[in-house]
Amino acid sequence: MSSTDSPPPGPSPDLPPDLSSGLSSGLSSGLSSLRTQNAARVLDLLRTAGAEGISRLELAERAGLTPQAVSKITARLRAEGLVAEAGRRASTGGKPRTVLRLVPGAGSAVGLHLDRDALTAVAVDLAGAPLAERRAPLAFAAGAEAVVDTAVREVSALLDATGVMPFGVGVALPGPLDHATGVLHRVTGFPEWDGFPLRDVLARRLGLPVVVDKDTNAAALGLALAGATWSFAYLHVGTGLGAGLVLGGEVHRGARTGAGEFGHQVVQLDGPLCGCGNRGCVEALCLAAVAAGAPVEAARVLGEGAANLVGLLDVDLVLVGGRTVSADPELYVRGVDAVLAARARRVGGPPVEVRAVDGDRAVREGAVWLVLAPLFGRG
Amino acid sequence: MSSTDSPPPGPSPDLPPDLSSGLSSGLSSGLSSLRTQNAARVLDLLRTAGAEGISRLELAERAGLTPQAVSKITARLRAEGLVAEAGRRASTGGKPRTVLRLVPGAGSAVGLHLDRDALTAVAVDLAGAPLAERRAPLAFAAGAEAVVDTAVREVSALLDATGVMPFGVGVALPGPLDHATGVLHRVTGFPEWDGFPLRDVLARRLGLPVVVDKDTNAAALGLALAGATWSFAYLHVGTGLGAGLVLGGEVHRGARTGAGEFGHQVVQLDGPLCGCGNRGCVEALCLAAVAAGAPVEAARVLGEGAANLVGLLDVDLVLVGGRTVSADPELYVRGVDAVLAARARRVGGPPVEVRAVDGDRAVREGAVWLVLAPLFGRG
DNA sequence: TGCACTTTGGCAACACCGTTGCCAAAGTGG
DNA sequence: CCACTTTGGCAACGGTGTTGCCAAAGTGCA
Repeated sequence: MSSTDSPPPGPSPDLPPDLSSGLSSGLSSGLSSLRTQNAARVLDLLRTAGAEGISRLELAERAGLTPQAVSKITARLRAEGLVAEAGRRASTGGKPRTVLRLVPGAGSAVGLHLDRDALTAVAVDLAGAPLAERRAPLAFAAGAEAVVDTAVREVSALLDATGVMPFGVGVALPGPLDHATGVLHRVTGFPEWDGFPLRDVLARRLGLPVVVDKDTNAAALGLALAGATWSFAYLHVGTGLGAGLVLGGEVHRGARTGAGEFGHQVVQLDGPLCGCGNRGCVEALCLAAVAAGAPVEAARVLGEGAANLVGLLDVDLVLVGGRTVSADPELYVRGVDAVLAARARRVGGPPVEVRAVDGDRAVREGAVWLVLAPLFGRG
Repeated sequence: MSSTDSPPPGPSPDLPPDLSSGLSSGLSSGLSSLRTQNAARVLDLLRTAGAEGISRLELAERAGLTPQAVSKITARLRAEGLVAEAGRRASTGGKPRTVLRLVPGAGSAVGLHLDRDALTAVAVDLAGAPLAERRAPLAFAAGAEAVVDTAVREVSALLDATGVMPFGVGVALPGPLDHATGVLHRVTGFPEWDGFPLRDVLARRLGLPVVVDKDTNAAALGLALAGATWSFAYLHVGTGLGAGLVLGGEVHRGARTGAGEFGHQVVQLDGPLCGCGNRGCVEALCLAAVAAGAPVEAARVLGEGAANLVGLLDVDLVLVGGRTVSADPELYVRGVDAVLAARARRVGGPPVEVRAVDGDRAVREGAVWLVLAPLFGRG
């Protein structure tokens, strides 16, 4: 199933996966070896193996294919230059296994994190390893054109510096937007952004395919591909409070790609007014506690919201991050964990793991996977 | 993606879909024509078309296949007896289209709804149309063996009456359970059920494949296959309050198949104590309002919970049902809709549709799809 | 009535992918 | 040095969807 819940899956599932599902056209040319899902799966296993590499037989076992199929697939991938042989394992009484490795230099992508006050652009290779990075101040309030100008300038400078021709640019930014069309919605406090077709404008200005998504989704995607787990939620506590959901290994964006509105979950009926117009939102209560210097209470409120989410979706793992969490990660992990553990004891069943992550880094590095993930069948 | 979030998808996605994913083995024999996903998709389109039937060219268009592929697939399905020709369309200037139709009598399944005080067993044909039905009183408190005895007796009587040999038995029942293993968890108030391997016990006693699931999931599955939408939530308000989630066309059961715990979502921090040990659960507040004769307040609380869910998951549609809702469906639809509409106005974007459904009927008829859905690639 | 035209759908050949059978290559150990 | 193990490529095969071609079955105008 595609990551966005598109109504009728037009082409049959076993037709060649179309790379244009999330990107503009013009990318699939020259990468014909990714035609089948199995090739993408093998490539993903090679990515996961990293610099250590992985043998054909291990690939076969993990992909559920015969060794001969893997030989054929990897032969095509080697012909494309995406994969290379890299030494041998020690023998176990017979011919030693040849180790295969993803060729990181075979491709690259750019990740762009647009935050309210700063821009970060990073160029990475096919394995996601950073090649170069640039930061610049940004003013959302200055309007769309100014932000686009800055973004184009920084990305161009980055590409000039690295000399690579990336597959595309993944853009992560806060606030509601339509992932499928790349159009922004009402960003709270910045009404002039409503309806701005960021994806198409950037794509035209840069001459590259562009994918935009919420920062929380980008972070969740990156964490999923870094191997977090099959099913988890990433809670981002920054200037706002949002969630990125990974369900069944894929980012869940919902019918209108608006999923993840965790912060405006009501946990206090008729509670204090929130900026969104609701009363008793998790975000209002949590951030008010932070502002009042009561982080323990903030963590408890966050935990109650997380417990609601865990009960509803039954995820394996809850990750917390963002500027607020970074101030005292242990405190938030303990606070959320306490609420989840208490509920798990009552409901029965194993407790859900809670961990803190560097939120800004997750967003920054996650943005590039908006472009690269489809190559590995994780689009 | 499979409906349960199983960690690493062992076999490759384009291997023949294994019917045993949800059922015991022994079912796939004799149905070799369902090997590929495309055949299952074509069969599902034929099912959706119902008695009116559908032409090969329409199938090709909707399945994203060439007409010739559909000809081959339907030829195999006709050879298996699952599909038959059924008349012709009016000509549009050439050879008239031959209409194909699912043969309902080509198979059957049994749905079993175990409620706290009553049992309903229904036998249906391949299209889901009821063939026969039986009801019997039931006492969960009498223990597992007595309930199993009753279930076996009723299902046997049903099969004797209809004379069919069903593919299997789908069992829907309240309370937490493990869908993957078919083992019950702590049913609130009935501790002796904890750990009871209902699926395997029933399968052995009946000599048939058995699938068990929560009543809310069964209802959601049935509603999804009846064409509700691609992404919706079914909220069941009965003796408890639970949800069945359909995300991207598939029932979301979560990592440990425990998803859908909607009722014990906290919406009133430090609120009144709930039977689960939490404070301020939607279920406690909602049902207390019902008991106090304040259904408007109950609907508002339900709506707040639904709004939290919609924000988090971005579903298209919210369906409400169950005994409490049946008492005054319009009131609950209006109440939930009011809360969702208010939030949609603030957030922007189109409002979410709210509808009432006959909950008991949805569960009863949904149970059979636990068995039949895999045949149509919707497992 | 007859013939040109349109539309449907089957047959045959083909391309693609993964599988099975077989065997060469490259090690270890007695 | 030889038997044995393990890896992995080559060739043939089976299954599936596609393309090219053509027969079947209608409509509509002369």
